[in-house]
Amino acid sequence: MSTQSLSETLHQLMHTYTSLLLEGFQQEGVALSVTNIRTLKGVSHNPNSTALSIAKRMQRDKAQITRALNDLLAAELITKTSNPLDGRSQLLQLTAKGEAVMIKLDAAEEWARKQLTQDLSLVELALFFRVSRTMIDNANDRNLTRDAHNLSSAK
Amino acid sequence: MSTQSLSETLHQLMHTYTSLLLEGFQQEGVALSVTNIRTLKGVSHNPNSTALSIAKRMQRDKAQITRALNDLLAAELITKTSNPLDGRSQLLQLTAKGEAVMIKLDAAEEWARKQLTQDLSLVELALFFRVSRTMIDNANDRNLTRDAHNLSSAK
DNA sequence: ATTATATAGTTGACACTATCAACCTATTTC
DNA sequence: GAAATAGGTTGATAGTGTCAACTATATAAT
Repeated sequence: MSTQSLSETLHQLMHTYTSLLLEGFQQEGVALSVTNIRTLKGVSHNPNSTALSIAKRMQRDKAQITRALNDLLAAELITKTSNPLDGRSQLLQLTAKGEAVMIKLDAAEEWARKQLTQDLSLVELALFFRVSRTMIDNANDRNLTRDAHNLSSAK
Repeated sequence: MSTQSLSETLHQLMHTYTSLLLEGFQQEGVALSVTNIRTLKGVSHNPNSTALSIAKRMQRDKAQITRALNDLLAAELITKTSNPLDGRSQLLQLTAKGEAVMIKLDAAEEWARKQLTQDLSLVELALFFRVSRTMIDNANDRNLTRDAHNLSSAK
């Protein structure tokens, strides 16, 4: 239980957090999977979002987004309206029901956050976020430069 | 891309790290899933480990452990020998092949870690680990007290 | 000793997550 | 207008996580 690798730490943290999050959703009476919820949040936070814009922003597979959007559509949490600027894509928007669910989601996430961070200072938390973002950005930059290299060498 | 919730941060960090880890495994020529590798590490790090001891230590479902162990057994990375102290359980040990794979795994993890943490100081990293562990422990303590409560109220 | 209960492990079933390739259609580009 | 590209959908498949039922041993109670 004492010294552990980055790998184990991250896995455990994720496992722990996901459980808490699901527990929070249940408390709020929201019956959606974590990915569907992430997708809903994506729609909510971005005006004029399309399937692809969400996929890119969240760095997720567009196939996954399509399926999540279908679920959200079936649950009447979002609407698709044809994009006047591009006949291939549809603009996504929350319904009133979707907005209502978002409020519950925020509450659930906030609750989960509190459970985890209760005895941490703001400074510690801020640093945690900063380090996390740095790691994510490190990996992303790596991909960017690698892609650029592949592109140029594929010419 | 700027301000993000704990949820998004953790999801992205995990996604990023898992990709890196898999890339590292590929580089080392190890063709195992992440869970199987975690399980292998569990066997490696604990002398006289059994399926259940691993499940408990890693807080994972014992069904999942059983299946992972079967894969590791099929790949000849571990052996099961009947436990002289308990006829229901078997003691797990790495084979020579398993030991060899562990070395590659360590290299892959170390490589992935470097990719992520290249420009972070030791102090930052240490704090990141400490905060992570605190969060995990917070959630675990919560479960403990809740279980205790359920037990007593179920009397 | 016999029965009851708990434990170690296995199996089946299922939901969720992620990735890839193929495909269709609309838009650009030339 | 043909070719290439981009938005989106679908199918297939691998991996992950959880629960319940089941077996066989082991321990406890009587």
